[in-house]
Amino acid sequence: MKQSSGFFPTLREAPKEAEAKSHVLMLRAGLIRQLAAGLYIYLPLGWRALRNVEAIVREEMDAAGAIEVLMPSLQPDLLWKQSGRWDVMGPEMMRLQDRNEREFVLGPTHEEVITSLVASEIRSYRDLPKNLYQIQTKFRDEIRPRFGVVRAREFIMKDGYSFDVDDDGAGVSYQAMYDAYARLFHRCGLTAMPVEADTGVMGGSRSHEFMVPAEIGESEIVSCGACDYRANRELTESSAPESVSSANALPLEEVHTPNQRTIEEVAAFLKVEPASMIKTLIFTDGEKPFVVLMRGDCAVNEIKVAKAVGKPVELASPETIQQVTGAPVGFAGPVGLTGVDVWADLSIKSIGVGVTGANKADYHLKNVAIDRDFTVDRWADLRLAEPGDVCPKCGKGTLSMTLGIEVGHVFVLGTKYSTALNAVYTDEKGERRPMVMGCYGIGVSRTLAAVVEENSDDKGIVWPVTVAPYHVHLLNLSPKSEEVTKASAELYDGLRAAGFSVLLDDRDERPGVKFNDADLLGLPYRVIVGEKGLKSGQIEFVQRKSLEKEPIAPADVIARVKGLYAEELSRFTP
RNA sequence: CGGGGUGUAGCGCAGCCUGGUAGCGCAACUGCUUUGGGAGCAGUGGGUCGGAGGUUCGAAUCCUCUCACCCCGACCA
Repeated sequence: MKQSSGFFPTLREAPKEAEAKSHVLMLRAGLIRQLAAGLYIYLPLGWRALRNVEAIVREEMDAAGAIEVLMPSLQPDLLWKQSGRWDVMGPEMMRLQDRNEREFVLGPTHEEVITSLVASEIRSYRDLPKNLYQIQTKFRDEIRPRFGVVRAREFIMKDGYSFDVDDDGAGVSYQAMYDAYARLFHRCGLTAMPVEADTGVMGGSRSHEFMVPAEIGESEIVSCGACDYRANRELTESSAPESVSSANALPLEEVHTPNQRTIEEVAAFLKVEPASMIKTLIFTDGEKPFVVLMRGDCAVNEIKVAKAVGKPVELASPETIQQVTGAPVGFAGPVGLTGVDVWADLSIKSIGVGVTGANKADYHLKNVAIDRDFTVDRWADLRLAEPGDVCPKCGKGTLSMTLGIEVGHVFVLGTKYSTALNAVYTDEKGERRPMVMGCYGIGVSRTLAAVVEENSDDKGIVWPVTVAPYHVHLLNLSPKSEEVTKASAELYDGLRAAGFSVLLDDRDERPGVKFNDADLLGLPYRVIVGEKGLKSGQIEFVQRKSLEKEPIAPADVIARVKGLYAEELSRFTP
């Protein structure tokens, strides 16, 4: 492709709306342009790179036995009402009506559609297992679109769904996808690490997220320094601390704590450690409020709470808190609370005798003893893991935390959707049973952003050969010179005949402009044809990675590119 | 949804406080020179100052409303 006749707009300065490295580079290099918040146009370079990612995904999915289909983005309300998610999904799901006021959804995902398809087409164990996938546009009205294509409202996703006869079969399907994901992210030039992940309130037994470490990552990954434990912080377990006896507690004492509301304020005011305070949080599960007790120096993991309760939960409003505790926010405590369930984190057992709110404005209680002064209805691990915690798996190492971009998620779903949408089969004995499902997602457009995020330097993108929109950037430094143009054309044809995609910079621009644009675009191999060198039969070859220039004879260019390409490709192929 | 910020030429910005009819750099266009790391000189074109309403003789500037985009938060009592 000739740069002069294509559509390759570059930006000299970074647009002010972009902050993330990948966002800035994708805008500047002319991969994308923003249409509105969370909506992006893919320009030719971005679209080519995106299609390369898609091709890798397809190859690996097909190789793993998955079958490609394409489902509509627009979906009827009925399926969502059947699965129960019409009500669960909330405003994140884009809803609209047709001219007859029938309700539709712009699909945020496709479990409902695929399950109804399979339900109507597959009836026998003989037809199972099946693994179907698609690469398609998804819509989610994100609470806050961010970082360009990393969190968009319309984005491209590979979503796959497996249907098996039983849990064992689902495990096999799951593992095949897990392995395919590891291969395919590696091929994209990403260090994507699988991390144990939350299966959500919906249930499901196994789940891993594939995370690319990045500054702008929105997920917190916890990993052990001593063993191979890696997990999303959301689901990292906390081991129970040792219990401390409260047998010798002094009598309960009310203390005046005017305007001291937070743990820090009260701890400082009463000169006690936050670790000896009982933090009292009022949650609601949508129907009724309940209480969660947490040691003052620890944070509550809301996901763990939701799992323990079995429903989505949120912190209660100040009004509800007033109702439950009889006091304004900041003075809640478990002593004397009635009519609500009291959950307590295991860490509470290590307090023994503590300090907590008195359920009365501007008062706290000292010498609070567990069992003597209040009772706990249920104990559970509800604590948010912190860096420095002891590893819950090996018990030896300590945990550290990094941020990651979630590029893929594999999931054993179980029978939730097959039951709701009647995807059942008849087994060998003639019994009807629900299929056991798995689902497997890849944020394809986000993966592209992750590739840029991970592969760049201060001058621009440094594409891995597998995803690069073109293999070779051929710079004709003197388009007005017949010899240079002729030599460039020959190289262009030769490289293409050898199977490489080539971007030919034939623009009437100064060399400096071309060099800077080439650095920005970041194509792996650069061939520079200039007037001076050509006179002595020499041109120049540059690898984008190193930016080191090597003189080369035109006749040797193809062999050089071939050699490097083969070498590099082998590095990206597991 | 809450808080903060920004909207002025294609891009990046100044002007706003203290009202007087819009400017800088880059880009674009023309000419000449230049041609291996974002050229020089000379010239040209381009702006509903996000939108609506108001105050005023007069509004980019002050006031009200509104829209868009960005950032932080939407979990700790």
